[in-house]
Amino acid sequence: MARTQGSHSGITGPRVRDAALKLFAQHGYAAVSMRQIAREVGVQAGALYNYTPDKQSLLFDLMQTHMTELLAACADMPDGGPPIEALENFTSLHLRFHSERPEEVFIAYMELRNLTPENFTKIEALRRSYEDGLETILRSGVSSGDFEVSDPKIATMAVIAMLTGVNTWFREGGRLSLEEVEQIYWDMVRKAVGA
Amino acid sequence: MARTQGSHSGITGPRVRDAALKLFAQHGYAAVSMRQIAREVGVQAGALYNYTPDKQSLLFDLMQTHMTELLAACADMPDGGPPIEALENFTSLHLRFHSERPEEVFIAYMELRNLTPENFTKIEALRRSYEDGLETILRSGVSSGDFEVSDPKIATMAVIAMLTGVNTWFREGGRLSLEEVEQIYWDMVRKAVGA
DNA sequence: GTCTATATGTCGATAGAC
DNA sequence: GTCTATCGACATATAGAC
Repeated sequence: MARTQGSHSGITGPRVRDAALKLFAQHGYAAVSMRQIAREVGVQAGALYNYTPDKQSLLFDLMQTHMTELLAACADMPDGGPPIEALENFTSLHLRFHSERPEEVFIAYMELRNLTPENFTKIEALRRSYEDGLETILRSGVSSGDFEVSDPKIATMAVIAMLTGVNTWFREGGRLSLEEVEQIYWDMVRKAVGA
Repeated sequence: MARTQGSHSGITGPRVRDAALKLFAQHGYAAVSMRQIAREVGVQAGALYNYTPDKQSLLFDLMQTHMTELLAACADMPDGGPPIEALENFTSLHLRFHSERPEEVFIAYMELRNLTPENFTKIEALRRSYEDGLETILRSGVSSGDFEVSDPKIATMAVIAMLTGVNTWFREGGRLSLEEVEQIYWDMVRKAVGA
């Protein structure tokens, strides 16, 4: 099957996405130019516009894909078990999912203000949906008497902030394995909610 | 005392600082131009260079001042008491200090990568010093048998992340007062470290 | 101390050849 | 699909008049 020389449809697209992911995470959306992204991919700047209508869409797609995959992973969790198991599953999922995608996570938290208002609203809704998942677990644990939480909404924010903070220091091959980190954090989360 | 018309030494300087603080926090360092800062202050762009050698120094000064004031506030804390009191003092100080300075806190966490390597090293050292303060408290509590913490360094990062996360949602005049928030977080911190 | 004007360079995005 | 070339706007920082 002959191909037009220089044609890389289906391969250059993902490379543009990967380059944007890497560079946005490293230097920040506003500090990265389309020319930098093109250089990373190995094409000229003009060629990028075959794969994205503009720079903003590049950012939005990265964030939307990330949040959608996170919510899909949540939906795959077993449910129906006792609240303490649901909370342990949530903790484990959050730590694993986030540690596997440090660049996506970094962008999702740091570049919210560089989204257009319309795009911000969409991403914010996805994030809120994720938080609601944890809040539901905490409320069910309070109802069943398994948890001692005075304010489930605050506890939700506190637990997510604590878990997401792992990304600021955790590196594979460091002092602790991910499994050890999971154990330590689950211990703190469990105690913090009085379980 | 006659003054040269247009001379505002001692007043324009702080206004430049305040404008940079506000705009960097709102849009991000890389996205803010010197012209925007000048417009906010009410002068032309060229006049800014009477108060700062360049844009980078504006950012560095904001972060350095913030971290230095944080460490000074820590140094003013009473010490010598039992670990649980030291931890409660730390929690209270962190929440109050950070809630009073949302813009400085935001910049200190978001703009680290926009510092030159030399400036980054200096700010990083100040941040590390702050973390060491909490770690020392946790270790002393473990030694005295007041805390149950398997890894003081991880617990330090977890507590700071949890507390700093308050800034992402807390607004004065909202559902909860700062005092209520302090109470809820102290309860979670206390339980998380097994005190 | 602030102004206007400018040097020098980069930006996002597009047009048209191949 | 990628290239070169370019438009118009904007960036940081400086020079020199007042």
